[in-house]
Amino acid sequence: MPGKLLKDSQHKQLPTVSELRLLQVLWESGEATVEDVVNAHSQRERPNYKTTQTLLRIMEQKGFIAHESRGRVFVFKPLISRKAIDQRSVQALLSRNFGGSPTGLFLNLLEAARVKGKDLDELEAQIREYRKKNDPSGRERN
Amino acid sequence: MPGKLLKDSQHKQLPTVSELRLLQVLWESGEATVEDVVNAHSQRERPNYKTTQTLLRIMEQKGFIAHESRGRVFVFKPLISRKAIDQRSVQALLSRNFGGSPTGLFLNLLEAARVKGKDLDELEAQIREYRKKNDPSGRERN
DNA sequence: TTTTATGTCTTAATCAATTAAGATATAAAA
DNA sequence: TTTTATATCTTAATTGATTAAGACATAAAA
Repeated sequence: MPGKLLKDSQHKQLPTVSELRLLQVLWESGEATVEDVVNAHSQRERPNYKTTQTLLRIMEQKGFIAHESRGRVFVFKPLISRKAIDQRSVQALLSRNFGGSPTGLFLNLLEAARVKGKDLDELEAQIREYRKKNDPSGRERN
Repeated sequence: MPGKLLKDSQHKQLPTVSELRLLQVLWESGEATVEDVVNAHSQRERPNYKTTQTLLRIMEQKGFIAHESRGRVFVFKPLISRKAIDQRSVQALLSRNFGGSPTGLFLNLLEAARVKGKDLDELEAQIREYRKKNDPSGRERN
């Protein structure tokens, strides 16, 4: 069946929870073998080797990562950045729960995380920073 | 098998995407029959009656909603508020993608939603408002 | 009272996520 | 070169989400 390359991947997919756990490892180390990925976990939550192998294969099918052979082992690298995933995740939540309204999500974020004191200051600082970069026309020096 | 009430429900679960669609209807109308729920959708995305029935039953098992018989139909009501679900969702995203850091999520929110101009002003206003309510010790009149 | 339209109840097929065992291949050790 | 430890490949069981058909019950209509 030539021509059936099933490149259905890049289709806006989000990693599952277990996939995300493994992706974190790849983002931090840049590249890793199955063993590396397993050992990057604490004893308490170390995943099974075979299970990890399967998950990595699936993630490769989905286009999240790629591998190359080195000796007899596979070395895996992320193809998608943490930032890209984070933004996709935020947008998914935005449209599912808040009808796309960022302010709605924002208010819930303040309350859900019980943001206080220093963190509030930091948030305001971030807005000012962001405003400078992305919206220099706004009222800057208030 | 007495005593086996399987009240495993309230266990911090999040509604799935399709469940959330139906929950929206119940939140808006307060209560609704299967037919009401189906008809609350636009022609384009109207779900199947039987499918909706099944979903409502599952949602009841999960403790999201309850029903009472009225004549020969069931009338469903939400048991959980939109706000509670929104906050659970935000917290889930927070811990999965941002290690619990609200500022990390916040920055991605600004960028993912391309917040600009008036929305930025509104965000800042919301912070001031929130600060008054929850953290009156902070620097209020800057 | 009989018919019927419409509701609920039972069942199940399909698909993706998750987990992991067993078969097989091979680089490294003896 | 033979052995063996370990890696990948193949397969599949389990679970939950999603969708919906068919069986059965019953309020309302005729």
